[in-house]
Amino acid sequence: MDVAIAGGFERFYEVLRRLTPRSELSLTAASTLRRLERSGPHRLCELHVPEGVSQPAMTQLVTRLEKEGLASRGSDPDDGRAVVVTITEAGREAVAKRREGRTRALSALLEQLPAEDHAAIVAALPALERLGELITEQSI
Amino acid sequence: MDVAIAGGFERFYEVLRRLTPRSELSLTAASTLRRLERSGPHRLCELHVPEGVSQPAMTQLVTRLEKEGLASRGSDPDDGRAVVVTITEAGREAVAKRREGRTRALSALLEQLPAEDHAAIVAALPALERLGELITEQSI
DNA sequence: ATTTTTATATCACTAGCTTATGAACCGGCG
DNA sequence: CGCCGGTTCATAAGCTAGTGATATAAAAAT
Repeated sequence: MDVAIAGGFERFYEVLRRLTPRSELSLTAASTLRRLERSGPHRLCELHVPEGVSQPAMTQLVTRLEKEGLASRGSDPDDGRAVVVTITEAGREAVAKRREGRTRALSALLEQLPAEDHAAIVAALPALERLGELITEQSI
Repeated sequence: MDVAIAGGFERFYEVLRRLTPRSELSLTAASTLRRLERSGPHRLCELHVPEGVSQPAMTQLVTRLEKEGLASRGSDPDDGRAVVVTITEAGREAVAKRREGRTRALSALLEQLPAEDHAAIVAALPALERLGELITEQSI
């Protein structure tokens, strides 16, 4: 049974990939910004593991985000080594804009879907959300 | 409403990204192999548009796949320009292996989910599948 | 006071994409 | 037939975002 789910998810993953505007933000950049938006400022070392990239990659990503004004580096008064990354207002806007683009594309598709399919997807959303929480906890 | 769906999908997309073993195959490579497995040999020009990459990128990808023995280049007897790409047995195995890895990871998560969530996801699968078909048609 | 560990940055390198361009092949038309 | 515009694929050069190895500096441990 789980094989069927995995297969379905696989197809679906491609759908989402296609649905995502190939805009400015890379996958990791977008994901990191969303994390910063969702759960506030983080130290660099708290970001690279859950985002699934190496520490140097996160350093570089933060540098890019900072250069583009989407995030800012701060320091922890209690730990001179730490770098605390915070999302900026422009960063929030970028996330919102990206979400809008995806929503628009998705809406156009959902319209063409039978009402019962639409309903089935809506019904599954909370479950998908909880699935998301599960995986987020475990990989931190 | 669609905003909620898009938001849920966004989270879900990250889940899938995390669930995918960062193994040998790139996203496009895996997606292309699956397409070749699903709907048989294709010309190069029939691949790069639906996969959302430039034609040179597809040429390079096919070269890599060929070098790794996962796909093979053939020619169309009726059109000397065309290159016909076919998945090899090794390619099918690579796809299967990747799917297994994802299934294992997903199963471990699904186990921890309440039964009704599990059921809701299963119930939404056909709808997700049709959504996938929709987008595949439209971007060809 | 050393030593070890932790947090971040830097370096050199690679994969996989892009645009621009080139080369081979097709179909049609004088 | 022979040329010509349009396809199809390949090549070249350059960019982005990743990697592992390693350096540096602060904190923690001995």
